[in-house]
Amino acid sequence: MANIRDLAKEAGVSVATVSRVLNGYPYVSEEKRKAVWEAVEKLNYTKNIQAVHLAKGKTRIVGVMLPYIHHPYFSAVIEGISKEALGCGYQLLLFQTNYEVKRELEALERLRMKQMDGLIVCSHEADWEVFAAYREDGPIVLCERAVGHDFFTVYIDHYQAFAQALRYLLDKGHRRIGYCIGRTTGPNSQARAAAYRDVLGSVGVIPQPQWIFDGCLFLEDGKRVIERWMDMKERPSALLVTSDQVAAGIVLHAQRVGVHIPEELAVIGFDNDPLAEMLGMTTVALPHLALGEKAFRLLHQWLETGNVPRTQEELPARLIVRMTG
Amino acid sequence: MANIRDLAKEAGVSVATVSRVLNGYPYVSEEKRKAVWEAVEKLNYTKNIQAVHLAKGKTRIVGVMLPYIHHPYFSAVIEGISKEALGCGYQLLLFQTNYEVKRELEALERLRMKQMDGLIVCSHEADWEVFAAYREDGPIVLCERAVGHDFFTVYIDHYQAFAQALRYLLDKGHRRIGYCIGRTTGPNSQARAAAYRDVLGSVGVIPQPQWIFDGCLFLEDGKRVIERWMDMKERPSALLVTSDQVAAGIVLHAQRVGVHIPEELAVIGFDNDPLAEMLGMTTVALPHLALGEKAFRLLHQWLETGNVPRTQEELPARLIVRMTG
DNA sequence: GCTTGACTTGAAACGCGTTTCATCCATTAT
DNA sequence: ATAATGGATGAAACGCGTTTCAAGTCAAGC
Repeated sequence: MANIRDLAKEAGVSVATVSRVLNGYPYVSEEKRKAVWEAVEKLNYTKNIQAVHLAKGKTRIVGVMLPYIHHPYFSAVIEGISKEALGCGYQLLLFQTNYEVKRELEALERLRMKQMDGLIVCSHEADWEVFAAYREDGPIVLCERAVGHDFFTVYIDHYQAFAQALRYLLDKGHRRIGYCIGRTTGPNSQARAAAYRDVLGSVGVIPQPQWIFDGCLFLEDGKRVIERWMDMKERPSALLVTSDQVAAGIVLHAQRVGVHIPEELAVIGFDNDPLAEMLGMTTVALPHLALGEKAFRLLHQWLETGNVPRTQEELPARLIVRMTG
Repeated sequence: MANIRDLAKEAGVSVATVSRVLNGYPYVSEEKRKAVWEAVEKLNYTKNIQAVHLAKGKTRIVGVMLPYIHHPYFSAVIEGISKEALGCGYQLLLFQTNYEVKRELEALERLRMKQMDGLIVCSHEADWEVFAAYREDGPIVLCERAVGHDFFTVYIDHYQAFAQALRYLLDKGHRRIGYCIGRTTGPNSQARAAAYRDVLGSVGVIPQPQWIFDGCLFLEDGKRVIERWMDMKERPSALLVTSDQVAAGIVLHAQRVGVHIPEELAVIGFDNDPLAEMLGMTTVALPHLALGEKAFRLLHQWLETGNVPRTQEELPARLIVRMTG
């Protein structure tokens, strides 16, 4: 495969001139410009992008770290990132971690190695300290709140979102309130746990540990929740469900087994997935797409200008009352 | 940032020796090995991966071309690809095309530029000839059938899948059968259209063009379908819906507006999404995850060995009869 | 006529790890 | 004792585009 030196020889110019032509720089005579393009044609030349990356020290690639892809939450976030990246001519390199610290470290190492210009962390497992250690190696934007660390972040205010829904349930008279969550670690989960404690505590209700359903990620997990719920001696009268997929699973399975929603069990989902609307589910709308978009925009601005105005941006959530809670 | 030459100086050895140590090659004395690692430590050295890519002419990156990410079908396929890639130490570079030919060309150009070692095309818009023109530039694996082209492909036999469902409906006595599809172009869609023509033709039923619902991709599109269906003078008695999401939308909205499924309208979805099970939907199970996995494995084998045994692999679909059709 | 500035152009260095090839030493085999 | 062999090591070339710097040309300005 021809390289830029072959081109130079063919066109009878220097490599510098070839580079100028290829990159559309001024100060090249029309005839040489033409000669170069003809050589490109003749030798069927294409740039080796790796050489460009090496020479420029930039790649216009950003890494995206996330646990899974096939999940409505994360695929919405990537979609948002991707949409923006496309518009700016950036490419996305995926780092699926399955929430394994080892894999998260791999992604960070890649940042060090200059494989990409920056990294967006959609969700993580490792301690923030680990991420902080790579701060010098390239811009990192987080999609989760990192209290006590001055990372650049865009995040959904899950405390507020959770608190909002909880207060709504309290106002409706619920006192036995549980919740379903994907995992218990992670800042988002902790924020929700804090809201749960705080809000229930404020009215003197003691949270019941067995009313917290862990590992709720997908639709089918909703079925499990209903089954466990039915087995309980003391059942919660309302559930906050941190994913509409799971909430939908709950609502649909409840229907099947004859559990009345919301009379026997009120359900409030999160996300405002189209499914929530379709099922008439009360839900807290979370701006996932916007989260991805903003995360990318922040990173982009950082990359282009070297600094950014604000380091944290909080995206609001809003309760949409429909019929299940 | 230190480079390999700095390391060599620091450790008092040649760059070749440094490279040997860094890559774990034999024939380096223990003392020099130690000296190099100490220099690595001292200078806080990390490889520049771009330089490695350039020098090796390989990247261990594969590109994934797909129209959208936030869609159950595609996110399942990437998940499959990602899972396998992770195991083999490959990375994924995303090319979201929105089905724009321009973007597809960009991805192909990147392959030419050696940004990645190979490309997996999940779905496309451009003519196969366009892809064929890049055959010399790197391995391309397709996830759609490409009749008349000897690409390396793994695909779901949509003709058979569609035909299977249609015959089932015919057996149940349906004669007014329509279908909902994401888009009408593309090999998958054409295969389905052919099956539709052939199977209905075989029993002398004339397909009605207005019973083909285009642009059905997401849950909410199901609502539109029901609305249009209700407006029809002559209504189909059964619908094949090429996505369980849309089928679910149809079933759920039908429920809301009092259309009886399957009495008034039989619905057969595709994918066997968890949602289908949850809703008791008859559906044709499509192995999306396996498709992604196999596509990657094929590409991987190609990359590692330089040739592959079979160029096409057809994945079967199977009808799962539940309650909606 | 001479300076100045705009325009052209190319040699060479640079970014950085990999790999080949030649060299040199110390053993073994003959 | 000598040749052959295995091990260790470095110089230099290689992959390839970008960028800097010096130099040369030519027309406008004084």
